[in-house]
Amino acid sequence: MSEPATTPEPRALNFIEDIIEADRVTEKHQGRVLTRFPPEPNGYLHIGHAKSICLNFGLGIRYGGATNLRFDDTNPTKEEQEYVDSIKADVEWLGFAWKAEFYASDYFQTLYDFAEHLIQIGKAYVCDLSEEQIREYRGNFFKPGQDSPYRNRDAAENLDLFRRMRAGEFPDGARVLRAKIDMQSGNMNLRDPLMYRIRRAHHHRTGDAWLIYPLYDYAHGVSDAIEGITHSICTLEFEDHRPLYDWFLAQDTEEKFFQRPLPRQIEFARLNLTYTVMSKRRLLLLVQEGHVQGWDDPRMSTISALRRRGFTPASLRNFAERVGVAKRDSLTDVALLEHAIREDLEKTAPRRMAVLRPLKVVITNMAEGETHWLELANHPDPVFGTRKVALTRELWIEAEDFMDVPAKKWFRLAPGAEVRLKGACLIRCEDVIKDTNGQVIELRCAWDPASLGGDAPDGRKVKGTLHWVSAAHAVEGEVRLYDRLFTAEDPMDVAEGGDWRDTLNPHSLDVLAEAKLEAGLAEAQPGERFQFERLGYFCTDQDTKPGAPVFNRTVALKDSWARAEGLGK
RNA sequence: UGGGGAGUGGUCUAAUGGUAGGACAACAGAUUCUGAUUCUGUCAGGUGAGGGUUCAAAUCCUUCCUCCCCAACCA
Repeated sequence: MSEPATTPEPRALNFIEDIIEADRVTEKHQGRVLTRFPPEPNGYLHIGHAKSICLNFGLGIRYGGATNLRFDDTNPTKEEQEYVDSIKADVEWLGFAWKAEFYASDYFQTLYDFAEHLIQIGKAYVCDLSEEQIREYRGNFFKPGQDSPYRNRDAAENLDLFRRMRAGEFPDGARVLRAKIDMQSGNMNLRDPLMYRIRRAHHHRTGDAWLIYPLYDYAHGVSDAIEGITHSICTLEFEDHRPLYDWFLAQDTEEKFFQRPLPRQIEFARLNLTYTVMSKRRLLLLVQEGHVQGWDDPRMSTISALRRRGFTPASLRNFAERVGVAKRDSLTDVALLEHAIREDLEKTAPRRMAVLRPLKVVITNMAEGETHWLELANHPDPVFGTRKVALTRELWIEAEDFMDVPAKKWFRLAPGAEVRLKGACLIRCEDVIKDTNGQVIELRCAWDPASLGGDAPDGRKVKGTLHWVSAAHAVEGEVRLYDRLFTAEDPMDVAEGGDWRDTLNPHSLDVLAEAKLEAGLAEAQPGERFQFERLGYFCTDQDTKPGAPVFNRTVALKDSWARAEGLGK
């Protein structure tokens, strides 16, 4: 686990905390708070899950309680151990420790026993209708359902049939177990919902022990109740499942199956972020259709992608804290996420110099072979120490730091202009070398030796400071710049006949294969984070090889010059 | 023609009958060997609309409008 999450800063309580505090006043749970994070292991977690993780574990921490990690593995055809492993890694990386690791499949026997109990008290029955017939009998929003012809089988027959379902006497799909509630209900979830289906599938944990598997609505609440969860937090779309959640638990008429008080389901609005999509299904399509290179492609909104991109657990936790928790649908500006990571990395990332698009500078009044070793600060905060960087006659600077015909208020390099090389000296541009196409290929500059390591003795000031790398010492590396994956704020909000993939940003990845990096960066380890001076925050990618470093840009620095320029000011 | 939710500056979120506050974004200035950071200031909502109750309404009542979710043997 990375840095563990701690009790958050004081702030106004959200509505879930209000509920918990009210429960504490009435001593409903004797002060106990136990939440759970219940992922289905059928895909990778994304930043929306991160919000839910921070919420659930955060409540446990805040109220001196705990949180269980429970895999909702009731559908063996979709679930895999690979996902279990990645989910655990993600939760740990975010800085949270679960009290216990459970699986819905741990409760298959109890779930089965409770189902028999429901049959015995006349609240569940085996239905022989086909899948299609069940749908027809269910009606729709405007048409009430009609009772299944099998609805009034007696308990003994139901029990016999259910046991034979379990024993494998019927083919897949032949029969289901249904709760007997109300086929007329306006809430479709209450029209005799399915509890069990027959499915001969290999389960990632129970193997071939079971031929029948419970469905979510039945398994989830029961699992919560078995564990003694106090507050069961989920997203808004489960709001009209709540009556069903409560109904199942209320069937423990003799209070033999669950401890009291029963858990309470509370729903909050899921996270949406501008310029991205947030569903496992669409994320999977992005991977399958090759729009990105994998689940952890740094452009993705998965936790593994954000990690690879260079986000820190603390920044994600702070982000989750700031977006808040409420019940209204919202679309959070990705700028808030970017703020959270800049805020963290500004304080923690060592500074380095890297030139992404190199332009050669020759210091004409410096001898060949002349080398000045400079002591550069690793960070504005002196506790980060210093490092040695070489200054020589031939340098690389950022191509965009030179303008042949300078714009208004331009205070970087231009013909005749003087600028500071960060941590080194002042140089003045004396000559501009161009190729036959008129492209600037080299700058001839003169340095002021008296300014070495500081200011010019005559006190003259320069406005511009550039980052630079000694050509003789630079290592070459690959730098991957990422932009938003979609060009639309809400990719789902497409015009009639359009598709969310229409708004994919064709320029979301820009690979700079010949960046010039200061020598020390050759030893950067995967996962190490830096600020490249004046450019942004970067994280060493796992593709890094000895002598061939690869960096991902986590986020650019704020750039008021680029902004002003873009606005034509 | 059903059921369940939600509407507060551009975005997210607070206020629990008593001055509509915070964060992000934006804008301006100061500082700065990162056009970063930091600091200061500004901007901007009368709370979806109408009606009502009240000394007082985002909060209570009422009518209406808009948006989201639900008709998988998915979760």
